Amino acid sequence: MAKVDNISEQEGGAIRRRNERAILAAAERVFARHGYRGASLQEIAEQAGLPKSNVLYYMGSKRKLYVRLLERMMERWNAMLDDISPEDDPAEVLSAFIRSKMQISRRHPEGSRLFASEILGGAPFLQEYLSGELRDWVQSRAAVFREWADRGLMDPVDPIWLIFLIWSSTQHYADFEAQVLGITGRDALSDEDLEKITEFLTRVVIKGCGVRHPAPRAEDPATLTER
Amino acid sequence: MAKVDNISEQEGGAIRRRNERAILAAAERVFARHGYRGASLQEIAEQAGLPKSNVLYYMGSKRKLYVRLLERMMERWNAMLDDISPEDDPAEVLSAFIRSKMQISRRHPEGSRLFASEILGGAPFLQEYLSGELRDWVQSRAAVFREWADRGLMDPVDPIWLIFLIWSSTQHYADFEAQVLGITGRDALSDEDLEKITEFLTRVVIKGCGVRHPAPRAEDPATLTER
DNA sequence: GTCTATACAAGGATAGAC
DNA sequence: GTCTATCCTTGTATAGAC
Repeated sequence: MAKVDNISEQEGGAIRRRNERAILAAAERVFARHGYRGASLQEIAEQAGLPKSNVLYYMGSKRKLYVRLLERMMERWNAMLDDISPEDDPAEVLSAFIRSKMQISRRHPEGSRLFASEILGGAPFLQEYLSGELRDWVQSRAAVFREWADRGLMDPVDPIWLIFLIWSSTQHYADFEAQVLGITGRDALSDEDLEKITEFLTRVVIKGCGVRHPAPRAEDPATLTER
Repeated sequence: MAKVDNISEQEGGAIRRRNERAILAAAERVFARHGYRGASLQEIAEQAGLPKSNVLYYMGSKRKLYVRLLERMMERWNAMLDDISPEDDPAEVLSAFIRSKMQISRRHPEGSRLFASEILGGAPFLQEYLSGELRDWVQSRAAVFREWADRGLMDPVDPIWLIFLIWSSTQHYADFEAQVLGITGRDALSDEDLEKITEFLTRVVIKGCGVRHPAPRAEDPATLTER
């Protein structure tokens, strides 16, 4: 089983890794643009600079390739889903939440559109993820938001609708990029634009939900030294 | 040229209108779900209860059918785009704006998803509409919002980002319906849910943008009689 | 006016040459 | 390990039977 004619053998050779990366990048673009059915292996292969059958050789099938891309996007997503507790400062948490969502949209617009396309089509591949893992995540954050509201740190808004508000308003700049650019008349949004938008959304959400700073607690040394 | 064997002859017979309606309804669903390329005339025909070639017979081509659906959605859209002036009450205008957007999402979810799919794919058919007609519309509303800010009726937020915020957060319930249902664990959102969401979004936007009621003007009789 | 039959390209996937 | 040739299905579109 040992093959000595290939130096970097871990997880397939270096050429394999390079080709796989090229295929994944191209496939993300094409799937994002045309959806699962509308995307063709032909186009993916062309954009990856490989013959059509190599895509299948490396990825097995169109379906496997698509699922792999979805999973990769979910991982990026999860990497930013830090835990929060009722002890945290609501304004800081919401601000960080909005900022990280904007950064994902900025860094992975095709991934965001791929996900959007999947949901738009009724989420045939992601249904159990949505009603399982993601639902649990949302419910746990919602519980924290509710406790903040109970403690008077923010208005008693429904946390679920708040989370959807943040998701939709941030993803919009990746998913509806074509519309944003058409209406603003630009080639692309600059980093400064995105900073401005982030500040705008943060401001509206925090002010709109009546978020207040928590009173510093005497029993918390960290809070005391900071002031 | 006169044909007397058909009673309701205006714009084609009654059967024709019925078939066209069935095709348009089916096509909207299928295009919304799979995108332009991913949609097949086969599936559209099946859902319309007609043989495949009748779809082409009535609509000419896949492309024409798609364009016709987009135009129909733009018309529904335009029907709700009432004019506003700097004299209007900002809170009322924003509230009505959010409400009408939510109603379109509610009444035409497939149309909303069709539009979303078109934008997601880079808006190949709608580019000039976005950077022309729609851009002008947005700029004119933005001017009104700016004047409100200048007159101290709301915070000086960028009107363009505000419009995108309203669009994205309302459309989300049509476009990402699969996600919303998965996370909330329901079959469908009720009218009461949508009323709650509308109130929530209105509240956050108005409060978040610091919208204030305009001072009643002495020279305006209508305002005086109302108080 | 409406549907069946068919043309012809493009799709995903596999077998086998290199 | 990589690419060419090929199979079979499905797609859009049209011609012609009913």
